[in-house]
Amino acid sequence: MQTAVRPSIPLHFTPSNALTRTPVAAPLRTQCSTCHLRDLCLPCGLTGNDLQRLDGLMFARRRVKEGDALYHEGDKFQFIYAVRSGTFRSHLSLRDGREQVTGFQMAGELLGLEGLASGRHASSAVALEDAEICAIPYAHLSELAAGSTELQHVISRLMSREIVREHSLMMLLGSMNAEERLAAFLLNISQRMKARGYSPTEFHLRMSRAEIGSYLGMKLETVSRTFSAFQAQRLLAVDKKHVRISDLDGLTRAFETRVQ
Amino acid sequence: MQTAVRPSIPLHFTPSNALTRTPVAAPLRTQCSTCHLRDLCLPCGLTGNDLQRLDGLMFARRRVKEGDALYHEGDKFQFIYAVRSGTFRSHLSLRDGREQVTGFQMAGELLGLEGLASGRHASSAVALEDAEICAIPYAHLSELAAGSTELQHVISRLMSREIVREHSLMMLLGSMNAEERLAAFLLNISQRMKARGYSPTEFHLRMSRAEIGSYLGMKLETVSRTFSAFQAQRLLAVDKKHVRISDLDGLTRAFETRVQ
DNA sequence: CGATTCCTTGAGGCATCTCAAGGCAAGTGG
DNA sequence: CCACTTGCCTTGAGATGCCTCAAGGAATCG
Repeated sequence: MQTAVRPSIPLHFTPSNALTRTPVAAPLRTQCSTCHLRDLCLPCGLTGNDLQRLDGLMFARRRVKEGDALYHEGDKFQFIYAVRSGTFRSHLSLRDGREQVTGFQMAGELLGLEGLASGRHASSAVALEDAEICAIPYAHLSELAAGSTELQHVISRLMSREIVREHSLMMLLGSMNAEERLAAFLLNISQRMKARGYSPTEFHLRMSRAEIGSYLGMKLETVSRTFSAFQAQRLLAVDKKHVRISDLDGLTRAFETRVQ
Repeated sequence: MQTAVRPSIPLHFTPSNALTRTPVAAPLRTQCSTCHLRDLCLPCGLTGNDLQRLDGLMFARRRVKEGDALYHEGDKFQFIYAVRSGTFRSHLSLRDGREQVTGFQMAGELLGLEGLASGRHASSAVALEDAEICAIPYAHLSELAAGSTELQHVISRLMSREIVREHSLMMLLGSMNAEERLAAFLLNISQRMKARGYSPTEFHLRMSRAEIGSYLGMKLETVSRTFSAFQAQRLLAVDKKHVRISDLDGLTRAFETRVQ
C-alpha cells in the first residue's frame, strides 16, 4: 500500500522501498479516511470517492520538536501542513526584530496556505510543544483537485475561512480594548477545545504571555494584568498557563459590548 | 456572442435576447480578454484557451452609486466582484455599532472572497464614489475551474494573496505606532496607484479620515494630526483628500524601522 | 544549586483618545 | 444671491489606558 510514493516532489522522508516491510525504514504515512481528525481537517465534508482519492496521496507524517520551525518566512512553498497533534504559532517578523503572531494552530488546523500567493512562505511556523503534522504536497493536492469539484470547494472554503478568521482578528486589533481582546482570545480557545472533545472551561495554554500579547497587540505585562483583572472579577481562575473559566457568560459579556 | 447567458443562476440584469442589437436593452457584459484591467484582475496570468473560456462567462457589469452597498454582511454569497472603476471599502460591524474597515478596493481588485467560507458574506462592501463592477457568478467560475488547472491556481493564488494582505494589516495593527501606520497606508496606496498608471506621488484619497482611522485602528483626530505631522516634516503636502508625497524615501523611512 | 525563563505587580510616563470648538466647502431653501 | 445647514477636517487641552522600566517570586533545567 506504499506504492503511492511519488518521487517528482521532494518528500520529508526519503521514499522507502515499497517492498520493505520493516516499520523502521518506512516513513509514517496517513490516510485521511481513517484519521480521527478527519471532520476538523482537510477532508471535512468529503465523502466516498473524493476521500478515497485523497487517501491515495498518503501524506507523510513528521514530528516537530518544541521550538522547531515547520517553515520560515521566505522558504519555498511546497507543502501545506495539517496539525495532527501539538500546537503551533505562525508569525511575521519586521526587520527591527518586532514580531507579530498571526495565529495559533491546533490539531486538525492547516498551516501554510499563505505561501501560495507568491510561491514562498509569507510567515514562519514554530511548534509550541512537541507536535506531529501531515505534510501535504500542494502540487499533488491541486493535481487531485483538478479532477474533483468537491475537493476544489473544500480547499477554497478553507482559504476563505482563513480570510474570515483574520477579519475578526483585525476587528479585535483595530477596535477592542485589552479586556475585550483577551476575552475574545480565551473564548476562541475555549470553542476550539470543545470542538476537539476537550473541556471548554478548563485548559492549558501552550503559549507564553509574550506570545499572547504579540497576537493580541498588547505587551506581556498587560496580558498578565488583564488575566489578574479577570480573576478579580471572578471570571477565571488562572495559574500560569492553566486556565479555568468559571463564568463563561460573564466572559462573553466582557467580550461583547460592555458598552451599556 | 451573447449566447453564453446562463439562466440557472440569478443575474444582476435580466438576460437579453441574444438577437437584440439595441445597446439599451442589452445588459453590459464584459470579456476579460479585451479588458484594460486584465493584468491586474482575475484573468492575470491566464492565456489562450483559459482566457477564452473565461470570456464565455460574459460577466454582467453593474453600476454602484456612491454610498450604496455592493453586498451586506450576512447576504447570501453568489458572486465575487471585480472593481472596474471607483473605490470600495469593506467593513465589519459589531453589535454596539463599532465598525472595522477591513480594506479598500480599487480598479482590478476583487471583493467578496470571504463569502465562500460560510456561503454568506462575512463583511459589507460600500462604494466610496460612483463605481462599476463585474459580477462574477461563483458557481459558473468554479464550474469553469473544474476544467482548468490554471484557473484553479489563479483563484487560489488570489485568495492566498488576500490572506497575505491581511497578515500585513495585522502586523500594522498589532505592532506599529500612528506614524508608521499612516505611512504604510499611504505607501500602499501609492504603489497601487502606480500599478494603475497614475502618479504614485500625487493622488486623491476617496475615503474620509474616519474611514482611514477605522482601517488603521486609530481615531480620526489622530489620523488628522498625523497628516499634519508628516506635513510639518515636509514628507507630504495635504489638502483635505488631496495628497502629494514630496519625500517618498522619507516616508518609507517613517514606515520602516525608525528604530534604525 | 545557580542559572534561566516566565510570570506578576508596582510606579510613572506617554501616545493616543476624548471632548470641545472653530473653519471650510458644498448643498439647500428662501 | 445670501443665510443656513450639514459634513468633514483641524487643532487644542485634558484624561486615560496601555507601555516602560524595574524588582521580585516561582518553576524548570543542567
